[in-house]
Amino acid sequence: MKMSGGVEWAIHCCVLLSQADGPVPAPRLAEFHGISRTYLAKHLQHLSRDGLVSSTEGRVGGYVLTRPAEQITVLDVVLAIEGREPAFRCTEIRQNGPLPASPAACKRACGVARAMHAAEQAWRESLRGVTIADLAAGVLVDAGPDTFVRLREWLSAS
Amino acid sequence: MKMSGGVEWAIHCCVLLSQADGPVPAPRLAEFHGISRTYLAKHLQHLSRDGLVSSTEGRVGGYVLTRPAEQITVLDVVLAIEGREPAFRCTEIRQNGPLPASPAACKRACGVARAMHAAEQAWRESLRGVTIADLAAGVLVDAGPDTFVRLREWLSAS
DNA sequence: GTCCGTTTACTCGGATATGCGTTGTCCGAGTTGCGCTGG
DNA sequence: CCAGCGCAACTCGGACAACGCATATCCGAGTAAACGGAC
Repeated sequence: MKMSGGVEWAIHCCVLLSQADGPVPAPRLAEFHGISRTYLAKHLQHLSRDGLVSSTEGRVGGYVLTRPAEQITVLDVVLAIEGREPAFRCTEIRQNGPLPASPAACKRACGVARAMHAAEQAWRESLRGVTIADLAAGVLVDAGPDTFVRLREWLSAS
Repeated sequence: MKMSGGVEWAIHCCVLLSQADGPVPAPRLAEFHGISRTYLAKHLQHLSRDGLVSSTEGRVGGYVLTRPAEQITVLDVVLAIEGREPAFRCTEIRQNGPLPASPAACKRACGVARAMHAAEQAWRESLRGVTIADLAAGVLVDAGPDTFVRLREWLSAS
C-alpha cells in the first residue's frame, strides 16, 4: 500500500499557492520545489479537474486556489491526486468455494470490509481535520516568520 | 493508493484457521475460498514470517494460528502482508529549490509528513481495535450459528 | 503379533515469468501581453 | 501622441513511452504417515 509521491508535491504546491499574490505557473512551482516540471503539471491537472485550483492560460497565467486555504483540507488534495476509490476493495470471496455465503447473509457488507472501511474513514477524518492554512501556519513556526516574505520576493523576482 | 488483494485473503484465512481443529494446508484454504492456490501460499509465507501462523510440514501438515484469535488484530495481518513501511514517505522537498529550509527547521518533521503520519496512526488504531475473534463472531451473526459447524465438517470430510 | 526400514504422498519455501499501474516525458491548442505600424 | 493589429512567447491540457511492483506460477527440499517385510 503505497501512496503516490505526487500527493506530497500537490500539498506543498497548495501551501505555496496560498501565500502567492497572483497566479503561479507550473514551471515556477516545480523549480521552487526542485522537482520535475512535466510530471508536476500532470498532478496539477488532477487538482484542476477536482476544482481545487483554477488555471489561467496566457503570458501571465498559472494556478490559483479557488477557495481560501482554510477551506481546503489535506483530504481534498489526497482524493484529487489518488482518486476517490477506497484502498480496500472487497471481492466477496465469501460467496466462493464449496460453502458459499447465502445471498441473504450478503445483504450486509462482510465484516472484513466493514473493518477496513471504518479504518479508512478514520484516516479520512484525520486528514479532513488539517487544512492548507494549518500547514502554512506550521511552516511559519518551523522556518521563521519571514519565510513567506522571501517566497513572495522570489516569485516576483523570477 | 491501492491495498494488496492478498490482505483480504489472509484475513479470511485467519478467521477460518481460528475455527479449525487442526492444521489446515494451503490448498485446502484456497479451495474453500475459491482462490489461487499458489498465490495464496505466497501470502501465507508472509504470515508465517511474522509469526502469526505456524506451519507444519508432512502428510497432515498445514497452518495453525500461533495465538488465540482474540490476540490477533486485523492490523497484525495487514502489516504482515503489506509490510511495515508507511504509505506516505516524505522526500523532504522543502530542502530543495532556491529557498531550501534551514537544517535547524528540519529537526522536526515537516507539517505534511506529520499530518500524514497522524492519519495513518488513526488508521492503524482502528484496525488494531478489531480482532480475528470479532470477525468470526460477526460471521456467526451474518451467516447463521451453524456456519462453523459445517466448516469443520467440510474440513474433516475432504 | 510386533518392530523396523523403505516408500510415498503430501506439505511448505523460495526462485522465477508476466501484466498492469505509476512514473516520467513530450508535443499541440489556446490565450494574453508586447511591440510595431499607421493615422 | 494614440489606437489598432500582428506577432511571439508563454501557458495549460491531453497523448505517448519506460520502469517498477504486485500478481501469478512453478519446481525443489523436507517431513511424517503408511505400508510391507523380517523377526
